[in-house]
Amino acid sequence: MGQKPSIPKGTRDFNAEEVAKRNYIFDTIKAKFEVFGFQPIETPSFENSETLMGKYGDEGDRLIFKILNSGEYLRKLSDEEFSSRYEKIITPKISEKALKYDLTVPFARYVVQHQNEIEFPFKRYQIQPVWRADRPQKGRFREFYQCDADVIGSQSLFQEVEFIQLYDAVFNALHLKGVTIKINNRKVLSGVAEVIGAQDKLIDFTVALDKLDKIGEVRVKEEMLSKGIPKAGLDKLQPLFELEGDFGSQIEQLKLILSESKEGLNGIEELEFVNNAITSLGLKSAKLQFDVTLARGLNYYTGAIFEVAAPKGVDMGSIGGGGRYDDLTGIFGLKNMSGVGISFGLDRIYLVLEELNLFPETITDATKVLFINFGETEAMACLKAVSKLREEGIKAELYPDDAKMKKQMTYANRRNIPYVALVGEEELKTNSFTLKNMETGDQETIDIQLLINRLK
RNA sequence: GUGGUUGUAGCUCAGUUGGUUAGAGCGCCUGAUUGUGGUUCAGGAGGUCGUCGGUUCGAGACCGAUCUUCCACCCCA
Repeated sequence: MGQKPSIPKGTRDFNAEEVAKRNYIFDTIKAKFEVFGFQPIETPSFENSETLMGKYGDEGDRLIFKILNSGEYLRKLSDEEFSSRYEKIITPKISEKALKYDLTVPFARYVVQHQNEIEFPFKRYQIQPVWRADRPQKGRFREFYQCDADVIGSQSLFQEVEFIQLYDAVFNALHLKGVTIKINNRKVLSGVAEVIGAQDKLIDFTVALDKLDKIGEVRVKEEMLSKGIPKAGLDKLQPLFELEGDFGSQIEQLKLILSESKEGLNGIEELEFVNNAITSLGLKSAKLQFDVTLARGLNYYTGAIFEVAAPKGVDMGSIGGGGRYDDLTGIFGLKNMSGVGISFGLDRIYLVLEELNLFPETITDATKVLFINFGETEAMACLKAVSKLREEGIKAELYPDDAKMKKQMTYANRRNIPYVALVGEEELKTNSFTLKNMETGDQETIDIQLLINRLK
């Protein structure tokens, strides 16, 4: 003992106020998920390693927390394996479980495993922590919550439309105005890659393109060249860097670039459909924006790609993301199941609401009245009153020790308890209570019924 | 995983070119006030200077390692 206790980096403790604020966000998201018809499921904190490994690319594999096997796991290694010092060989032998990295892949596993019990299209939501062995920085933690809603088993683009409405509904309910829902389509990106002769380098191409607003046109082109994308292709790409205007006109310009790509044009049609629907349905406070550089996201997105940016002026990475994946469950053996889903980053939304001061004032619903303890006899009388108040749904408590009054008052003060009730010798005789308003300092001596009325 | 940054009292931070007993503000505790908190006044407690090792007659300060914080890259919520 004696050493200073600590928690692993990238993790946090939450105090009562923080928990209340987090619950406020959880409850808001959950309520909207439910009115949109999603049902909750939960999956384990950890999965079999093979369920997760290889699903997020090499980078993802690196960031997955592996759980060491129990028992004498080292003895099962051959001398040859042990002396190889090669993680890819040794890790699977000594670790067969891993903490989940996101909610989507475990969801796909769930769907495949329970396919006979599920009615399709299956709409589920899931609010659970996930873990990434990442290096922490602003808005990046090693343990954080994701709030996901997905539909699987429908190819309808109305799902995309509804998810945009869902984003809008949640952020509106949180009073977070001015968020931008960015949308793009994998087919468009794929089409562009085709046109510039880089079909086989789609990922490199999109990763570079995604950095446009961060590192600028020149460096994006440099990165593309260094990844082996032909110079001639880059010249064809030029119009892409010069897209202008609103959703509709950017789409028109893109059509010209993609005129020779069937897949690209198909992506354009999807974007148009979604945009037209949203335009006619309207959004409460969010903005839908086409962003051809939006390419983040996991390798499995096949159609729409979403990302939500915090309002201008707030320096925060994306606070939500999602997209369509035509064959997510294919890797687990269930073919032809198209899914689309979105995710809310709770911890980042928290930071944004905090920065913009958007949490409601009355979020912590603490004790309403503290009974001062004057000794055993008085305390018993107080507990009777406390019980009655509690039956009326009033949050009431008795100070457990007959400590000095100053100490008890200070305690009430520190905890922001708005009322203090005093029952001493005098009150005992007359069966009454002295109720003090801690804010104004006013106090009055009243009976139990009046006490209830005052505190209700 | 790469590069940088940070760590001194419960909190926010001073601490000179390396030199006696490491400071401040706020907070905390006690009393002024034995049935009244938040104001005021008086007094008090509290630090192995992140940790381990090194240089030096001497280290909070210099060097190394490690942990932690924050930031950038990578990637992402």
